Amino acid sequence: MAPKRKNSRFNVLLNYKLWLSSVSGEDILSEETYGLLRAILEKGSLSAAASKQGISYRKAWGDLKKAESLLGYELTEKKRGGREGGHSRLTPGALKLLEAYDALRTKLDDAVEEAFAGFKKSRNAGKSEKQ
Amino acid sequence: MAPKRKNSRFNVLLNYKLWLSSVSGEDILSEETYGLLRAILEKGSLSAAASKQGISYRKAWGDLKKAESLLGYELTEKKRGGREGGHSRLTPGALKLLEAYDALRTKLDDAVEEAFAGFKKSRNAGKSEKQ
DNA sequence: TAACGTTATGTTTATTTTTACATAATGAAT
DNA sequence: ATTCATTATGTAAAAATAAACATAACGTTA
Repeated sequence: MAPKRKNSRFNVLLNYKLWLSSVSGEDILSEETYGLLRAILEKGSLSAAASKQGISYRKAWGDLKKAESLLGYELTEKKRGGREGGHSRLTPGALKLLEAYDALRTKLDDAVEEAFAGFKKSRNAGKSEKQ
Repeated sequence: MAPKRKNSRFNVLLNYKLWLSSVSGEDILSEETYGLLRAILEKGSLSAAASKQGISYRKAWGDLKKAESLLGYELTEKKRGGREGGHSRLTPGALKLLEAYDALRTKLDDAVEEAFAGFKKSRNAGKSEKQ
């Protein structure tokens, strides 16, 4: 393979995860559930969203139910039966939540990027030292 | 434990976790391993650090070994035998890593706090609506 | 040299999390 | 009335993760 000029010292990535929890410590909205809601928005059904996210319907349903129960309001309007079998659509509350979460992510992305630049710098400072 | 921030209006906390990974996606340094290193620094031994963190020695040892292997350098200088049975001490590289990680956390804490203020505001904006 | 507390590591057991399976209810369209 | 794809939910099986257990090596000190 052609030599890459990427700082070979730094094939290290900084990752972060955000989530909302109740005061008692239970997860309300994780990165995964956020993704599930986005998938529901796109697909219009929980089952399609679950398979898009690569998780079982059973888990998706449980995660969603838990989030709704802890938040105290519905995230989806569910319908059973009919031509298409049914559907799941996001409620206005869910849309608002996604929007707020997105804004959070955008701000944090910037902050992480900036902080990581400083991190790399400080790590490189010790580059010539023996460890 | 990841820092939490309480939203008194909604009884919701914002949590975040940082971790370093390799480009191939493997975890190098998680919040937990960071805590383990801190505990080693404080206690001077891996076994004491493990019990302080409430995890088994076996797991602590495995986590540490994995981090070292992925980073490509030793995080601890280990010693077996002797009066105290042995010890584990952080290498200069590990100390530098902790320092850099701390700086990262400090910056991110600020950013999260600021972003969460915006989040609360945007959530509160829709408070009176039916959901 | 015997003892002690630690690192080191393989193996087994337990716990937790996720998936798989099963089965019912729904309601529009055929 | 039957079909169909979905929601809904309980339960069993499987997979992933962590703890427990079992040894061994080590080196200082009594």
